[in-house]
Amino acid sequence: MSIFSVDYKNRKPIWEQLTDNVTDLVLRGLLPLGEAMPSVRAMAAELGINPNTIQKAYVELERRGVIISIPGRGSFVTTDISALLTERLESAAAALSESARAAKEAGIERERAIKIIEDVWGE
Amino acid sequence: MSIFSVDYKNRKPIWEQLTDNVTDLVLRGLLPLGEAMPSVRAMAAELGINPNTIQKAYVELERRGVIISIPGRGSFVTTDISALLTERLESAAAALSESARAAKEAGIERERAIKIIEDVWGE
Amino acid sequence: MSIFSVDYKNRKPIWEQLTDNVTDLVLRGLLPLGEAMPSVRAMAAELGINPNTIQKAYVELERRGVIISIPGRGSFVTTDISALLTERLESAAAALSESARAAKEAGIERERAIKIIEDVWGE
Amino acid sequence: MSIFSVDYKNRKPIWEQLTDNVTDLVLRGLLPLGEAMPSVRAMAAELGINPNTIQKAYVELERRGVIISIPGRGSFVTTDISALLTERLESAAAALSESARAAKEAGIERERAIKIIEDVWGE
DNA sequence: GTGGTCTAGACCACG
DNA sequence: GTGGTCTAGACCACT
Repeated sequence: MSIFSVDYKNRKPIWEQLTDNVTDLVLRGLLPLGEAMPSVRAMAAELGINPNTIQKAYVELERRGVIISIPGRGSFVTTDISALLTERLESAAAALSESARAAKEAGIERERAIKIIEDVWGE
Repeated sequence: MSIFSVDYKNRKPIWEQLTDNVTDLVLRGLLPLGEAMPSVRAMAAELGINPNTIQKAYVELERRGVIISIPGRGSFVTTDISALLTERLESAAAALSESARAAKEAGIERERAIKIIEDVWGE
Repeated sequence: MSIFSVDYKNRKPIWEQLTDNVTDLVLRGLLPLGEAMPSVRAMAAELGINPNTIQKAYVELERRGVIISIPGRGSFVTTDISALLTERLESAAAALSESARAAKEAGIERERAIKIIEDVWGE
Repeated sequence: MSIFSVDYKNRKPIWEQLTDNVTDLVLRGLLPLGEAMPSVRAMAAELGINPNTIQKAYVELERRGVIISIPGRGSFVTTDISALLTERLESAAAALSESARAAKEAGIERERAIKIIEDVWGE
């Protein structure tokens, strides 16, 4: 059983599932920084997916700064995730603000919103 | 200038833009309850959009309970929006809870989250 | 004869030649802002290139903010190139600074460097 | 710690990193003229790199006139670097001119370009 | 018709 | 062996 996973039945594109999956694994420290990633072909074989699809995921992962791919040598987990972490922090804050605005628009009371927040942080 | 609007350069499907637009207009009381909606063909001409796309939006609007289509008579705004309102309220609450969970996962502090909420309700 | 061009013999990837070509055309005002781009298939037929390759170029163009692609509707030149312009300005300044540093390292005199600059701006 | 260095995680081909590295060392006088270079196999062992890759770098270095390989004897640093120096000088001047042209095209003012030059020479 | 995803298989430079 | 490019052809939702 691999730590990488994709769900064929999911409507989200496979390449996107994989990029999200790998990004999450890196951010949670489950993929050691600087470590070699499985080769495109190896990952394709492991997941039973076409190499081109894996390639697309790897390109996106490199664009996000999660991995570095070097022709002829392989792909490696980035050694610096600080930018990744702050980026995720800020986008999460923006998303929270956005859904709060929608909630207010829908008629949710200030008190109920705060209660929702406290419930989540109290979990 | 129509009260209905779709943005051709927006990535959201046009039928979805229209359903959201109409739902919003109804919930905000800008479309009188029980009123007749423009016919599919009239709406298509008004917005310069393929009638099939309008048809798809109308089907979705009926499914959501925003309008009622009567064969041979036309489409009418629903006369009871209470279900619609509570539905929107609950889905907004769920969405808020969900993005709060993501924010917590991303490392946002409880205090910052509450501040975001208060900022929104204070706007 | 099309305004779009790629050179099969060039070592630069075709998709990259096309993205650079289109970016240049947009920045020089030869492609009207907001205008519809040729469809992926049309461009592929026009240039005698596989649609997947064109698709790759269009994805990159969208990432750069040069065009906007909308499924089912088509691709359109962006309506706002200000970000594009400032970005090009800054990257050109950085490149100039970089090659100046290399020139200094290679032993070029300050006076000769300034002469090179003045020659170029005097052309 | 060797004076030769390659970065396995750099995108530049390793053979090219090595040729640039050696050329630079020679031009800066850090590799005595006429001195014997490490054998291909020794260099490969020292850097932990495939001998084929080192071989490719050595061939390129000889083509550039940085080293001279004598079959059965080994490779030696060239004894005359004047051609190398002028070549580097001219190519740096050409590169500077080229990036100046690009900067002008991007809309950089003559004054800003000159300021960039002066900043670099003033460092 | 449109863009987007995916598969299958080929070729390249690099190692 | 590696990643990257390209072709050919299929299917999808949206218009």
